[in-house]
Amino acid sequence: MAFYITTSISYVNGRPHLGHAYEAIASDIVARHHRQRGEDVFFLTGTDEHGEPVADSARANGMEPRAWADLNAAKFQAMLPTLSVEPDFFIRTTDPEHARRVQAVLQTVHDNGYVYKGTYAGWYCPRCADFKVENEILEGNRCPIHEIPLTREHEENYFFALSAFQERLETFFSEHPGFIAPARARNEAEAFLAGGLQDVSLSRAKLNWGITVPWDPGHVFYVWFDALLNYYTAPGFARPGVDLTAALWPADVHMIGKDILKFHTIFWPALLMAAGLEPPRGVYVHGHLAAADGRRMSKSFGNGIDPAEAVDRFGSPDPLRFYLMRDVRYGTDGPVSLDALTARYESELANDLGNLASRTLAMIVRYRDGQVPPAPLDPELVDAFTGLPDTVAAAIDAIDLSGGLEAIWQRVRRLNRYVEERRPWELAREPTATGQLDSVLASLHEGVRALAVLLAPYIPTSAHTLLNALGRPESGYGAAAFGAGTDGPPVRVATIAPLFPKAPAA
RNA sequence: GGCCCUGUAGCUCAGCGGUCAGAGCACCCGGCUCAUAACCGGUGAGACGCAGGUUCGAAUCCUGCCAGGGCUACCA
Repeated sequence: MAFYITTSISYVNGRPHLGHAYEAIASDIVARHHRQRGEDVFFLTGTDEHGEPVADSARANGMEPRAWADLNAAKFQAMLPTLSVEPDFFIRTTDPEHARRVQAVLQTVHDNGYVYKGTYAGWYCPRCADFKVENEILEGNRCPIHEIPLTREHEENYFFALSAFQERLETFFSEHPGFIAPARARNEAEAFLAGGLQDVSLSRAKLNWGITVPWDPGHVFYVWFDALLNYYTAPGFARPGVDLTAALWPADVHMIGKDILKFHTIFWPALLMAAGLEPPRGVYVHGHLAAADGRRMSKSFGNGIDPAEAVDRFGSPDPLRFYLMRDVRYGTDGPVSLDALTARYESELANDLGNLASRTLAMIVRYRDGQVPPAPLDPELVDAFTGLPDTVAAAIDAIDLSGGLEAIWQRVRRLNRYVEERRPWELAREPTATGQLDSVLASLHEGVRALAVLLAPYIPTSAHTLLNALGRPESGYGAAAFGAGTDGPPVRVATIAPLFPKAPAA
């Protein structure tokens, strides 16, 4: 069974910031979870490289657009492994294969009668050589950058007949209530749709940094159409000599930020319909991370926290991955800071989970010489863990990544409480309690192991270290069941350095 | 201008018509010693933004106001 998930592609107009990392991490977690379930996962990310802002910033940096795009795309691509984000393909919209396929799809849209030539009228700044959007214009129709008067200019343009899809989109929305999540985002899209659709400009004539319109080479496609189509073009050329399109389309999940909701929930399905293609199955909208100063993080504010700093501080991306999914409820906005990350790290990763692992391994070594006793599992823990893998899977299916983590953490706490309740150190002193101690240690080992399997998508490096130390490295979803680890030959554990050491190097 | 979201313990948030309003963190007290001075238990703590209204009953619905944030088709 195929599972195709995408991030939005990053605009190479600047450097990567935590917002990009956030979406990449969330998508990676979902992808890893589905791989655990044995699905044939294809996880796509990449960069969006055409359009005026890129051409402008290239010029400002004294570079050609392509060289500038190469430079920045490399930064985005280089960030992924530092976050343990492992996509199956990294698409660049400057890939020739992408351009070819964009032309083919849009030619079909054209041939199907959804493209017409019209006139785009807007306020134009001769100094910027650029049209300005209505809401960025200063009082008196002046340029927001140069503060000089704008002129009303007209440009011959191709238009996409978006308005022709009003009813089809309404029908699609009502027949696919799960298409947009969470509900808040769906409401917004529906409200927008209800407001009535207008046709949108499909091409630009004044710009050449883009994909050439095949039926009129004097134009390039407007960058958003080029960009959206990445989701569809990538499966066609991600594997040389193999076309995965039939196997992967329609995509299961597009992970996006709320800022680009309309492009993905209105433009995108309409465009696909116009080309005779199926719309994606789901668009999942996450919130924006706010900086510690309360403002939102954004390229244009330049106040983004460098993800590399957060990774370096702890020597692994796991704490950052955990923190982002744990501290901000997925799907809502929330503030993030290095201080809050540190607090979560110490109280939950070090004190709760890391210490639970340490004490479990230490007791097995100390009381049973490292051998996990083949004893019956404690019914109380069996009970506490019943249904947990299903609960976590349901949460992740609903892209409630925080909810999945919360369900797991309730059991982390349960296990720490279990240690106190059973007091293994007392059982160890009583010669008659050998069987009880065996059962407690085996149950603890099994509980920690099951949790490590469930945590693997969130904190892959730490989870695998832990599973290895426990002597049961299997990480498929079947191994997530409490009791699944008691099959097979006796197991020996290894002691390890603290998983999440306190006082990390600053 | 229009539309939308948020405002609940010191902090971050859950609850969204009906047991004394909840969790985590922080604080304080107690317990324990297997463990990364970690863990476990407990106490305290809140006019649920303000003012009206609906209801047998509202943090939960309605109206207005205040404060913060967002969207309004081409910036993530």
